[in-house]
Amino acid sequence: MKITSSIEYATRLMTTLARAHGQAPLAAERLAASDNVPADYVSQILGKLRRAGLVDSHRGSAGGYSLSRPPAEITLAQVVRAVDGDVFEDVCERYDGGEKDCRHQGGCTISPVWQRLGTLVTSYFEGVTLAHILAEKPADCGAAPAWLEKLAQK
Amino acid sequence: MKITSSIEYATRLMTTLARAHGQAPLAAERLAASDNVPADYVSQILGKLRRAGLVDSHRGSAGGYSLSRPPAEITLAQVVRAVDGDVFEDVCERYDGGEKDCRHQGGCTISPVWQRLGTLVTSYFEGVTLAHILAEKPADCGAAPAWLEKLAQK
DNA sequence: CTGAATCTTGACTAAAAAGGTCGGGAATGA
DNA sequence: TCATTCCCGACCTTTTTAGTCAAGATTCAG
Repeated sequence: MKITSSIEYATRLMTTLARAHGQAPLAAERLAASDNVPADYVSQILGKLRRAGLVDSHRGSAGGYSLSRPPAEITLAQVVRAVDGDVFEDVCERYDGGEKDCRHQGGCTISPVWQRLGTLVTSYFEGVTLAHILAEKPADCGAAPAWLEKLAQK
Repeated sequence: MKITSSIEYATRLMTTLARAHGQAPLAAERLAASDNVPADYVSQILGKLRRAGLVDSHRGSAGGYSLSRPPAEITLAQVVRAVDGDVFEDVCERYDGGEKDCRHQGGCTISPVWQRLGTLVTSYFEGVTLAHILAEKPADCGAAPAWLEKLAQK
């Protein structure tokens, strides 16, 4: 079980946009550099975020992306759903052989266990907003290299 | 985010073995049929479970697999680790560019969020034992087809 | 009105992981 | 000694993830 790159990237982008909330929109290229997301990938992710209504976009010379609402009103769950479709996939659905043949030993005593986990994870994501992430005490998982820091300020 | 087939399968197998705890060992082929796990895949999974010390195996005519200890002493976390290596992969590690360049905006306010989730999920898995699964009230996620039920009793 | 900046979209590809198969060999017990 | 069963690693296929690219549509400044 893990966090996919798309989710990680989307979260970085949204966090950066949250930090710039109320200011001028940020261009995709700029975001790519500051968040270290592959340049051609960033627009794909931002596209999903836009279609989900989490960000607004503006074209033209001073265009770019900005949050569609305050950081406190955007949850991680919304971000995850925007890029990955679902926070937690129901296992039973996967083994549905046309007539719900999930085969958890007939009387299925396993699926409640997965379902509870799904609820747990989902409600965790629901409870974290961008505002929370901004307020987070920075953890040290390594300083960014200086050259990148510079690029981001360009 | 989702439960992989291996984990699902391993959990089914362990649950069946838990149900048969104290009785004669069950052959892989039998387990495959009763739990609806691909026959040639089941031994691969059982092998991992054995190497992790969760099940014992016996060769020969009346051989098969059995739990290495009571169902109450085996957690889902152990099962998951046996087949997948880790319950929750740390995101920061993935972006470690030689010197921990995870790039969560320099002062990394995101990784604590993932870490908390990891802790949440892991401790959930730690808290569920096979005994709990056996005691679970069966959920209806579809009856097993009759032909399969028969095959299982063969 | 023109052109540079920027987003928009969808198709494409490469790499990795998941999921599954196969076959030859080694132990065990009847 | 032979049928049964585990053991193990190599192999394959499909799906997902991650990333690239190019042609087109908007917008705004000058």
